[in-house]
Amino acid sequence: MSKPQIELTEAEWSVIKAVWDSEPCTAPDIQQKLAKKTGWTYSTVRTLMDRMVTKGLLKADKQRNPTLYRSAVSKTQAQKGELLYALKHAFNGALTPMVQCLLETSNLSSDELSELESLIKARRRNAKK
Amino acid sequence: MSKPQIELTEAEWSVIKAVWDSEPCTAPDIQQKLAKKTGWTYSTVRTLMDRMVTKGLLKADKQRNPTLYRSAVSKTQAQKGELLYALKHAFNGALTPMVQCLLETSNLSSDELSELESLIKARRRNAKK
DNA sequence: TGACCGCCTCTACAGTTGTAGAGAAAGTTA
DNA sequence: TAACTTTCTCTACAACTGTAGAGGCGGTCA
Repeated sequence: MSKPQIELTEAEWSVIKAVWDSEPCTAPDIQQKLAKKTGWTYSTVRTLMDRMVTKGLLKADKQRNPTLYRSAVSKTQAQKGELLYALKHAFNGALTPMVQCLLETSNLSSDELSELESLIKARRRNAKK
Repeated sequence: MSKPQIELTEAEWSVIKAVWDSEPCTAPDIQQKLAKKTGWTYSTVRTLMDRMVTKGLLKADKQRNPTLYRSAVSKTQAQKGELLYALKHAFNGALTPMVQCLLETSNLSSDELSELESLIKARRRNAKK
């Protein structure tokens, strides 16, 4: 059972990535980790995190002090959400054009192309079975 | 020279897709096309379109009445934008994991997998040259 | 026990997004 | 040209996002 549709804003992505990296964690932890990149104050981070709890993206244990946070959605779930969003809106759900665009957009080396080919092969094996 | 970073909201995607399908077009045109799906009134559509003009997503010729709209960004540009957004936020810019997730998320038939392989081959040829 | 520090809660506020009504203007038709 | 229809402009408003300050509470260290 996966959440119907996970969508994260830009700021939320920053936060949840930091959380995944070190859960369980506290708001001050995250604030510190992000300070360099974002310059956010404690208040900002805390507000974001609490809103994310409301949305079901994080869980908080307020019993303890410092409040302990952990993610409520897995990285994979969130990634899928983002991908499905793009797929649905930009490509009307058509996967092949999406991959095509991806290939054109990025400058993949020959090696990377080979890697993709292996992925496809692996996929085929899995599906067969 | 492409616009730095194109990002569209959900509503904007609906509008611009309709515009691409029938440019140049008028706001009433688009309203009608979207009515079924969205239930939006003329006002709503018009507001969206004018905001999109401000953002440089559409162009409007107000000389004429009905105002004529056309897209200011190509489908490809917009698709790239969406893809890059996902790539950057959800996958930290790493393409291979993104494709991997894509393969896992979607249920591709064997034929579709073959199609992807051809795409990669084609890509390799192009890159070589 | 007073001063300090870290963390908390609450409140705020501007900008963006989704959504639309009211009333004016322009074009059409009899 | 009066009446009607279509389109336009302006204004509004609630929800969500990004961002943060002010001031309170609970330990700790002298």
